[in-house]
Amino acid sequence: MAKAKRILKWQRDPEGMRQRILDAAKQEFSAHGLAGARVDRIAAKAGANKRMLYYHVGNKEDLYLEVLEGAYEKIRAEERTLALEHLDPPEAIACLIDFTWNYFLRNPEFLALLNTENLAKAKHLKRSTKVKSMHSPFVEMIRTVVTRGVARGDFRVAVDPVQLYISIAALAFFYLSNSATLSVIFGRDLLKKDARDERLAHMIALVLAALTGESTAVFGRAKAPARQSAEQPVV
Amino acid sequence: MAKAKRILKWQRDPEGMRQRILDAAKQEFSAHGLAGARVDRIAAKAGANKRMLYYHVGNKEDLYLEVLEGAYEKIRAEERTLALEHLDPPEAIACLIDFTWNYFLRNPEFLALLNTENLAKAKHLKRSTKVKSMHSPFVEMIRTVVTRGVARGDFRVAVDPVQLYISIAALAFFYLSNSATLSVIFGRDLLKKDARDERLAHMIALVLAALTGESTAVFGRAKAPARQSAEQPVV
DNA sequence: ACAGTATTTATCCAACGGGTTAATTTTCGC
DNA sequence: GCGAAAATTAACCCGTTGGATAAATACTGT
Repeated sequence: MAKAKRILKWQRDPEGMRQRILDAAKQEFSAHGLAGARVDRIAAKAGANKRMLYYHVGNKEDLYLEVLEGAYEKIRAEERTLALEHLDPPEAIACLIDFTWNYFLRNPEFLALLNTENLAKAKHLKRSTKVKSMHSPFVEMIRTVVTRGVARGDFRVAVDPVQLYISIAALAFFYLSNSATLSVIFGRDLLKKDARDERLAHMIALVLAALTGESTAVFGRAKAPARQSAEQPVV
Repeated sequence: MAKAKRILKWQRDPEGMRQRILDAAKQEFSAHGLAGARVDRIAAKAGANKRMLYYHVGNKEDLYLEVLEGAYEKIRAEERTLALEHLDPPEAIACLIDFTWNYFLRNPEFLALLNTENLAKAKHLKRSTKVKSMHSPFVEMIRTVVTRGVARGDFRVAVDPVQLYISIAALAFFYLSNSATLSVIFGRDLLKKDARDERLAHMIALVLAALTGESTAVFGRAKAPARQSAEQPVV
């Protein structure tokens, strides 16, 4: 009785389905923003029916908030894996910059989601107790590293850890988030390998030069590939 | 025959109307993004009929591109008014940062529009020969200032002007564009006067410390109000 | 094997939103 | 004054979209 009916109609997999929906939603929201996202496209991408979104998560805004929360959870989790205690303070800062840069590079949807949420004036984030309780470990990491660096004489000055945290994020975020327009303005591809390497080196050099007061020593420690051209600027 | 009819129907004002439409569109697009913007709202805000948008400018995307081009024109025009030639190099850099910061602060729609355009992967900008021909004078300004600063001994190192330009924009842009989410994350208002002053001081100190190698001298020149509290971090 | 529940599918719909059509009013050249 | 062109209005069109309903199908414990 090989009825063409018995060919595997569908299986149940609530958790899998939920995850596929959230993944699809993340793609959609980061590609088109909140208003530009289409519920039908999310369903299609998740290999599901539109009704499933409402069944498993809720309406469009619920879906969006869940995606946003997930994005914060993910970066916070990765941030926590960074161990800087046993590094020299300058190395630790370089490591932090390197991580931030590469995280943003690997997770462009995160940048887009943050921009979308800021367009909404953080309306959804404000309602999320979940995200508000997820503090980045970086501020405290920076605080201890800077204290240690000043004590050891590596750094000349005390820095407000919050300001430095924001500045490091800023240097990486802006470049990557705005790479499309900047590439048009400057008439060259800012995302190609060479340009990316150059940017990472610049960011590390800039911040370490400001902190240590030395510009040469910095480069021996930077994780970015050393530039060999004699003409290349240092910062 | 005092018919209530004769009470001033409407006057013609094509240019005025066009401008009101573009202003309204700028507000709408920067507040809601391209997909979130509503043509009817733009019309209403412009005190016009929806048909007028199509008559005077074109469809939604045409309208959006015109707004974007206008925004670039405006910042480029203001940038050109900045005269740095007769300033000491460190002062010149501080001045540049100060301008950038205050321009972004005064023109939040510009930030939002850039984010919107980057969400669209600069699709519209690529088609705009107008914007592509509008180069920022800042890159060349930075180049000459840095050259001069290195020659005079003010600066220790050569910096790639493009990287520095991007970094300065980044430090200001990210803070302001993301102030909504950052304010939630940090649990305090990043846009209040004190916070803004602190940020400007930090940005100037960071960049000048990296360039000059001195952190104390920097502050005498920064345009931001001097901090008096002994505990305050320097960078 | 069967009842009950969890999960999924197939349609439907009312509101919305960009865009258009056609009529109306003002202005301007002559 | 007058007719044509420019500017403006009101009303409509129709595909899209978020969301809802109800029926079908798979799994679970008993």
